[in-house]
Amino acid sequence: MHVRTLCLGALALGDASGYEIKKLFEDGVFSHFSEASFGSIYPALTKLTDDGLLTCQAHSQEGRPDKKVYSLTDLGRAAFQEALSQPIQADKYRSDFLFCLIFANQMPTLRVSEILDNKLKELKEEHNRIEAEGIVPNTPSSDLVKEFGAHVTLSMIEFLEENRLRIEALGCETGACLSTPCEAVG
Amino acid sequence: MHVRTLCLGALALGDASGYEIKKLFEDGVFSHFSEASFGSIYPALTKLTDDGLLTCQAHSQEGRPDKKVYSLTDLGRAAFQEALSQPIQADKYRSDFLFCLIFANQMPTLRVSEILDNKLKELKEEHNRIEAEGIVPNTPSSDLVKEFGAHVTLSMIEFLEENRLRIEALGCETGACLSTPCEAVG
DNA sequence: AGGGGTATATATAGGTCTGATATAGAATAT
DNA sequence: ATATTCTATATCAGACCTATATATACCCCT
Repeated sequence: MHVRTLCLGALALGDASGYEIKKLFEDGVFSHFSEASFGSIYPALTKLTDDGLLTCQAHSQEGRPDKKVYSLTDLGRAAFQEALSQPIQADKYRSDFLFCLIFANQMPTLRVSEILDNKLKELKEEHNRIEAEGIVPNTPSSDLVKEFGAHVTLSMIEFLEENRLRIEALGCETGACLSTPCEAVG
Repeated sequence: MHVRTLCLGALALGDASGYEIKKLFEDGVFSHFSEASFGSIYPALTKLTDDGLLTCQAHSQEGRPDKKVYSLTDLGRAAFQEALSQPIQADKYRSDFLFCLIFANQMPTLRVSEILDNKLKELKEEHNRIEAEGIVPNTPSSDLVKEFGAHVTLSMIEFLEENRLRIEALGCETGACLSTPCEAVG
């Protein structure tokens, strides 16, 4: 899904500036399953406005740059509806943590414990963020999506805690793996 | 994590061609938490070879293009060790499915059922793939990572099945949402 | 026998996106 | 007082994915 479509969706929740859209992806409703950078949001908004899918109204502010508030046009609303009716791309899950775990036999046990603790900490923070946050909008849809996120995050935490000993046992004994790297395959 | 590092990791499991590395990300050990395309793998292998982290031996084959088999050099092995000792980037989870669900109130109920069924089908296939496959290598590490994947996938399936009715209830009544789009926010 | 599909195998152009950086005043913290 | 964070927009280099090009072999169906 293109950043242009993500922006259309963000604006379907209400008018917003580029900065505010970015916050939706950083701390808001979209934060645990979607992302977009300034470098893609700003050009996307310009393009969408040029194509007549958005209108832009500059609110002049004291001291700060003009706040450009974007709104969906009827054309934009229709384009988003169209996007929602398209086939949905498969989810993508990227984990450098799991990638590194594959090579745990080349790490000192201490390092394995460290990355495991970091991952658990990260997951617990994420879980708290999802449950605690007073994210707007608070619709039945966003509640469900948040519950999904909390459920999955908790499931990861459970797995890692239940298998802590097995995971730590994957590491080499101190230092040994550096001098004689264990081959994973013959 | 750069594709170059991913390639180093793939080759730490044994010598391989670009095509074989791609398969590791498509069907192999890395498939459910990492990805890389030909368009990034081939340039990465060239760059790594130029930098002395890999050596390349061309195996001539009848009919097919030469198979270029890459191997880690000592420098490459060290570079990968170095990469494993770096701080690990946070996991990334992208889901167009969840993004679309936020807008379920703008979809006909039938469409909501459809995307839910598709997602469940996709998840069950993924779960079977992880459990069934005779992925090589079959190390304690890769077993653990596979179990993690199976556990999380199952947890998603459970959530969606338990909440099927609630999710379907998010949709609009037939067609109504197209003529008068429900505003998610005032 | 021939057409279509899949698998092997490398390579690149085009478009998209991230990450870093620049700018600049306000508010908050130390 | 000073430093950091927040608001707010913008751009560019580098990284990456998608689609395509090029070849050949093998299998299935008709």
